[in-house]
Amino acid sequence: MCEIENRSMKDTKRVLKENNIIEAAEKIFKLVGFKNAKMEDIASEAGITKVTLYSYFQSKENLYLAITYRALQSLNDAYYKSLDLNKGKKGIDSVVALIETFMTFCEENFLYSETLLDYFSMVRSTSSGKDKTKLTEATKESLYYMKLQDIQNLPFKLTAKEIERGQEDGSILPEVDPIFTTLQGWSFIIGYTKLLNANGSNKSTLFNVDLTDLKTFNLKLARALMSSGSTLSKIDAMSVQR
Amino acid sequence: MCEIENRSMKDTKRVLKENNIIEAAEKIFKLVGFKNAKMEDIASEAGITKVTLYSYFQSKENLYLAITYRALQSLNDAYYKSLDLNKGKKGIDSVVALIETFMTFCEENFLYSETLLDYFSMVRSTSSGKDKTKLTEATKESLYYMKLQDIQNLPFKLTAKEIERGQEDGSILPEVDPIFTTLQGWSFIIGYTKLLNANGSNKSTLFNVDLTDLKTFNLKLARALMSSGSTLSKIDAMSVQR
Amino acid sequence: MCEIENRSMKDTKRVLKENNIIEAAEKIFKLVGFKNAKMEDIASEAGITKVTLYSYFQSKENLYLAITYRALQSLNDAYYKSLDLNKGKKGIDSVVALIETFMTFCEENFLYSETLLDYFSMVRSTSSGKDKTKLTEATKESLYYMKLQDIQNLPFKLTAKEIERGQEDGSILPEVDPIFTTLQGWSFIIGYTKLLNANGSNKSTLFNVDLTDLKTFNLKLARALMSSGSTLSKIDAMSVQR
Amino acid sequence: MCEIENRSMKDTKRVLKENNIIEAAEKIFKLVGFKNAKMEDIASEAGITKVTLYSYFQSKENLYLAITYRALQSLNDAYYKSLDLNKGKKGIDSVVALIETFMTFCEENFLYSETLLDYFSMVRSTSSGKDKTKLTEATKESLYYMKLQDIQNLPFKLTAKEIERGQEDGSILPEVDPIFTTLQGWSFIIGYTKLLNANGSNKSTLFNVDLTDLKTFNLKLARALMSSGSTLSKIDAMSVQR
DNA sequence: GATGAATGAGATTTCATTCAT
DNA sequence: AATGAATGAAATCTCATTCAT
Repeated sequence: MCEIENRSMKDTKRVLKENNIIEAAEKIFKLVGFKNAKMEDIASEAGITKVTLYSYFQSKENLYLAITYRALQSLNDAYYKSLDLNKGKKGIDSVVALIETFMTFCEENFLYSETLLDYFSMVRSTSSGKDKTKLTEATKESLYYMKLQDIQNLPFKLTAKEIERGQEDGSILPEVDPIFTTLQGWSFIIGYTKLLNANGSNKSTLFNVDLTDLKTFNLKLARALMSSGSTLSKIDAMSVQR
Repeated sequence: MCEIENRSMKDTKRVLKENNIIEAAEKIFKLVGFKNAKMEDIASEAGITKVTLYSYFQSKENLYLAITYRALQSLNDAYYKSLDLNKGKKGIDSVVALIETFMTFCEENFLYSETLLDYFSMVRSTSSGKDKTKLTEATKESLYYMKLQDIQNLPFKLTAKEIERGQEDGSILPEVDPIFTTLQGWSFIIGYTKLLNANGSNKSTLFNVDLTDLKTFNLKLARALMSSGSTLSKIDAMSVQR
Repeated sequence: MCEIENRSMKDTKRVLKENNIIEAAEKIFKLVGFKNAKMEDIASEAGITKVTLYSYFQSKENLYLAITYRALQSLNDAYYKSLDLNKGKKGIDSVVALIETFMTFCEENFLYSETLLDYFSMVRSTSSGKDKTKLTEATKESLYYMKLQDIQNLPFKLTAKEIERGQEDGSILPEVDPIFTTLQGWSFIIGYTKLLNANGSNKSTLFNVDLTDLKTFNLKLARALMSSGSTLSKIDAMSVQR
Repeated sequence: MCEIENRSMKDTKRVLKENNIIEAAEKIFKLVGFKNAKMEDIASEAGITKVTLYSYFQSKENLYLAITYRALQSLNDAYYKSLDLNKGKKGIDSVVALIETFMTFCEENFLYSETLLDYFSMVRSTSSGKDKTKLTEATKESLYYMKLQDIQNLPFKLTAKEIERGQEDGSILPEVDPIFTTLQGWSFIIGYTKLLNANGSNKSTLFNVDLTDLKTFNLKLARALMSSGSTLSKIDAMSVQR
């Protein structure tokens, strides 16, 4: 009993410390970018030594993966919160809320959004046969990489499920393909985010266009594409249906 | 005269060699990614030594910029070709063709698409005050960086102009904002491309969804959003108009 | 009383554990050498943790000194046993027996012989002014270092005394200088031992020479050099006499 | 032709630089000992960077081996010089001179003598089947280790040959076994050297014994053991003959 | 006193980049 | 402009030793 308590206490401690380190790393990465960040600086920001840092994260890349995992977890949390907030509403509202959640998430967490995009660019090398070189063995064996693989499809699945709920409650057209539409939603999100990031981190206008408008537009578009009340749905029925 | 000929011959030679190097670099970058690529390997792939490589490109980043420049040039060429092909058609057709051109370009040139996205992510650091560390002075002063700045908005401008032509010939709604819509088009393109890249480099389906469908859908959507025949345009008029 | 018993019980326990550790250390040192031996491995060989190991021996060097002390004690024991065995015989016989004892000791205990040689190399740094760096203050203050200093000259003294006994009983030439001759004897022993060690640990021949012959030869030579019956003693009298 | 010259010039340069580094290392090792010597310090003593240092010597141990090789070369040089000096004299004189040469060499080069002794202690692990652990694979594959193996027996062989010459010119007893006697000579040398080193590096007396006397004595003894004029030779003939 | 985690010091490696010839 | 060697900065690793509990 005492044993178990002890163990869990230690685990908790380790997790706390890990979080502490990750936060320090996030701070530094945000400040100077991944490449310019020195492990030494991250360590001292976390109030530990380089060696201790290495005992928690086997490499700089690994630390980055840990942040990526956090980003994905954080996104998932936001998704669950959004789902909870909209469980009383129609499916369509919840789905649009999910998309907005993701967009807002990316707006508010530049590092996290970069991180996730990098991650999804990275896995591509793994799923395909070639390009083994882009992903080190070390990376593939890293705990966080495995953890990421376990949850990487979660937001995707949640969205697809919510689309199905919308179809059940009649707020989303039955001919809409949940998976296809989820992907399309992601494509909107990524496009918006990249545009946002391609812009300055603190600027909200690009070529005098207020990017908030772009967001609003995308959300409306998404709603229109799924919503049974929309006339667009009929027009584009053949693509959406598949 | 002899002087001049001599000079121009030397220039030609230099350009040839530069191209040779860039091709070698592209090969290596495609194979192992930017970070894992070693200058040594690029040099030996190009059949020269590291120092010679450096005499052509002052840094690894610079070399990457050179490729980026090539990518942008290549994209621009494709844009001009598309414009030429569609100069007899309505504006809306030409605009959709431009979007398709970009998408196809990204499909066919993974490295180039990454390169362009990176570039646009990079400039953001420059335009914003902070993050001086992410872009070196040296880079900012590099020839390719300046060249890029000169043409970076070209595809953007060409699209906006073509939208205007569409408005003149009546194929595109007058209330559509050319710049906003161009951005929105880019957002579609980027979203599609990233989804493509987040997938395996040689797989064309993600979660059993044929990504070509996504492309088709996006193109139709774009057309619908601008086209005067579409009812969607009315529904979403307020966002599109600005 | 209970206090005292308790204390002595604890002391006994401590001594037992210390021995246990030393044995583990000897095993590891024999296996991989001092430099490659890791405190971790020694600890786990002894069935304890590193920190416990450190509570017994303040440093790796200290542990080595403890082994050295054991080696010297062991050698001294062998000397006493030899003396006892030869107390009925002539001095010369006893002296030669002592030399043989040392040689056999080195043959049978490679680690101990290295240890003793290292120790005598080490003290030199202390006695001489420079090279403070080679011996830490901590080492110099260590218990085993002090213990070693107390007995380091014992085998030397015993030999010298036995030479004197030999001179008294007429078996050793009076003109022989006990101290000089003892040193000379050590030099024979060391030379023989190093030759032995420079060879493979389990090979007994070097360049087809049976090293046992070398031992026998050295012992005969030693006897001849001291023995009054030898004519050599006259020949080399001037050196031996001093 | 120019090629060849060029190559040899570069080789020469490299050798010069290597020597420069070795000298720096010797200086540092002499000053603070092997363990306390920092690669950084050695590099800066040699006027180069750590990385350059590593490009010459793959590890600290390797550098030590290089010094060892130098020591052995240096000893060999001294042997050849001694042989040359004594080529007009009798074999016995030359052999005794060789022994004296070695002793003097050790007296004058503490680091070198330690180095050689360490080396001969080290090889023992290699020649014997067990104890593979004491010698890293890296060490065994090192150039200097191989070079050392090529010349390690040279002084030994030269001595044995000179003993044979002595037997031919009648100055050394025919019943003396050259190899056995050479080994015996080495044992004298090592014993003397260790005694010297076990003493302070700058002290010449141990227990009030002038170590020079020990040297003189050993040399006389060696001469007596081989010389046909000596009566000892008869006495101990059986051992010497084998 | 025992345990697991942390520290400090230095060895070693990896590369982009630069120098000398 | 080409070559081989060198530099500098940081990543990574190894271990003896120490701390906190």
